[in-house]
Amino acid sequence: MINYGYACINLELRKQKITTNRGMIRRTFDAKGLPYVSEIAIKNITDQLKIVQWNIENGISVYRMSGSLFPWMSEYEFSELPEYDTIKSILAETGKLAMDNGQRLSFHPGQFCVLCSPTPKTVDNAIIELDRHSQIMDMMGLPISPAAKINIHVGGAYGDKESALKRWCKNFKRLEPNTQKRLVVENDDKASMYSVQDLYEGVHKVIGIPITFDYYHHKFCTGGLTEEEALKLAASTWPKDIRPCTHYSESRRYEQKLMMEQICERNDIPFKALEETPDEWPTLSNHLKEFKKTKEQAHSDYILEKPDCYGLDIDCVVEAKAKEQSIINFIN
DNA sequence: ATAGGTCAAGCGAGG
DNA sequence: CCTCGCTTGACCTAT
Repeated sequence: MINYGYACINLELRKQKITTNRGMIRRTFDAKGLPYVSEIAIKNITDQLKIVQWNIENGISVYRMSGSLFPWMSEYEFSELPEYDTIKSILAETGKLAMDNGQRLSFHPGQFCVLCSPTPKTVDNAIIELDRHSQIMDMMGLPISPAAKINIHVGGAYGDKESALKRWCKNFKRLEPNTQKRLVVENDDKASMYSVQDLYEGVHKVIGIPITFDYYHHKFCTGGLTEEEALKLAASTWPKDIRPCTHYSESRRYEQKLMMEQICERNDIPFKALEETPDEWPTLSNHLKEFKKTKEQAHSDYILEKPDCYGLDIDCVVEAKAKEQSIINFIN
């Protein structure tokens, strides 16, 4: 059985200006300082509470929180914010509401969190950033386990995956204890990067943390395993009492191609003819141009299929541009 | 009010 | 060298 979820943005609520991504550029941060950060953060976490409520009301139990709740959060301690008490109380209320209603909340910090970077400063930044994410979860009273996961990628290979993995595991020890207990690692979408197999050998066996299986990434980096094998290997790394978490998305190119084919069919244009003389159909040729620019790894707006859980009980964050709209019609 | 230029951080792929 | 894609476009200024 699969519990479906989505990431960060709720399109329905965004129409009402409910969003958790408010931020500021460096210049504004320098000019206005922590009082303004505090103000923005309170707006973000207040809206996050509304999203959690919406999820409960709409039968969605898996949600990835935005990593942009607190602008520039690596630059200060939360306790320095002028409205720290208010912040703590909103977060605690959100966490309690989530826990009372069987919600699973997680984070997916940015691509800048590279624990294996050869640049010491980059590693320092990654550690602060990850610890901050964990501290937010602490303020929310979320589990100190991968039930409240903080998910990242290894982040770099540098032409030598083995030593990068060693650095990653070594630097892992520098994280705060609660961060270590929540951190999980995800397979990559490039053949040169880290497959589930790589992560199993190089991370799970060494430091014991679980692997998030990303279905779509696996297609680009199988490590010699089938989807079923990779999912089951990843699932085996989770504690027995915690549902393995997965990510699912589909190809934007496939979706674009499908759309072009449908337009072609409706207008009696052979698809081949479009490719040969696109200028005859300006609208379609724009679609074709967009299609050609799209990378293989880009995500679709919606998903057309459901992931196969091969009989396992798992949670699955659907990464589609249409967010909650992409899953709302087939939960349960 | 909206459009357009701009904006912290890392990495790898493709042009 | 540049741009894109990835966790998630949003901020700010000029018009």
